[in-house]
Amino acid sequence: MTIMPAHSHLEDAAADTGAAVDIGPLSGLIGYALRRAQLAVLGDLGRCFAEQDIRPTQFAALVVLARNPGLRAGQVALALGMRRANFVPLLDGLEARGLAERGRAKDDRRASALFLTEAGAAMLARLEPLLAGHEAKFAARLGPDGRCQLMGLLHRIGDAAFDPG
Amino acid sequence: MTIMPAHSHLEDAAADTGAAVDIGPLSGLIGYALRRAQLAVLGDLGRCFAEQDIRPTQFAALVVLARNPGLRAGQVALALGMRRANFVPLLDGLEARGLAERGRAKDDRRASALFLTEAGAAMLARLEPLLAGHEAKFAARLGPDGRCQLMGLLHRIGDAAFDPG
DNA sequence: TATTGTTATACTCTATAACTATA
DNA sequence: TATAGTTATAGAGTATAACAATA
Repeated sequence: MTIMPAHSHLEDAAADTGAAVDIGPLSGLIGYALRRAQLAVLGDLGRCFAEQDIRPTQFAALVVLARNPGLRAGQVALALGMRRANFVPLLDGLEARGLAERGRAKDDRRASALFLTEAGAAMLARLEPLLAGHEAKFAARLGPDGRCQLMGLLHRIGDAAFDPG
Repeated sequence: MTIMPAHSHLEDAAADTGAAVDIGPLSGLIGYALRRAQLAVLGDLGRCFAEQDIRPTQFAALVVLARNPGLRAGQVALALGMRRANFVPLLDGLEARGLAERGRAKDDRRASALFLTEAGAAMLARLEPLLAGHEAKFAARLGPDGRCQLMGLLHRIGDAAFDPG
């Protein structure tokens, strides 16, 4: 893979006005392709959830709370791949809208015990068809086999532990 | 795909202290897998380029300038998928370090003509082996066939046009 | 009037350090 | 002393609006 242009002489440079831009080796990089794909998918999910005023990360937090009632805030943050400090305003927003609530753990009075409210569960129920539509959109582009292959390949990449502290 | 937990009764909630967190349907979502993979790859590229104090986006700009000498700023920004306004500080940083330079187009005195300096070309030459090492790391996890499959699948997702304006 | 580069600004996401109250 | 949640803050990334020079 060569990065430098075929003609390195700046004197014969053309403004390339109107012509397509040559991105060179970028198009062959895994990270570049990942970035483009992730922008497309995350942007679409954001638009699908916009009618409920829910961001993808908020949705992920609601799902984790639904599946793990009473979980500590730090555990949720870890599961979402974010710092404990950055989870605070996210949870503040969910609690202010009555979608989640903060309790206190019985055995450890420092720790919190987070729960989804009924409104939060209802929100998840409204998000479910929106999520299904979003997912189906991209599954259709990939085909059943393609989607399965992609998930396996992405897991091989992403399963390299990343510890946000 | 069901989002709600099997047991919705908050009364029998367990703190799950120590146990693995159940992320439910998130693990099956294309967007979630993409996010994890992209964090792993982009983070690794950032660490590989850290010794040269170059960020992935700066690298991409250098590559585009190398392959398209004399290109306008707005064209570079478009190729990088960012707004013209946000490209200004990025280019400022490259110019301040002597890696790129701003010229003026001959035919249109509003437009700029951007060039890589010799120092910029030397920087790209130093980055090339770092990039190769990074790319090989993930290619090894995927295998030749896996890497080829992944690139094709990611292009099928990311080729949905996104216009940053 | 429209466009190029630019400035200013704001909002999100992310990262670090330090505080509090518990343990 | 160590930990959980929190606060404050700073840095990137990204968004819009508007301005001066030029077309």
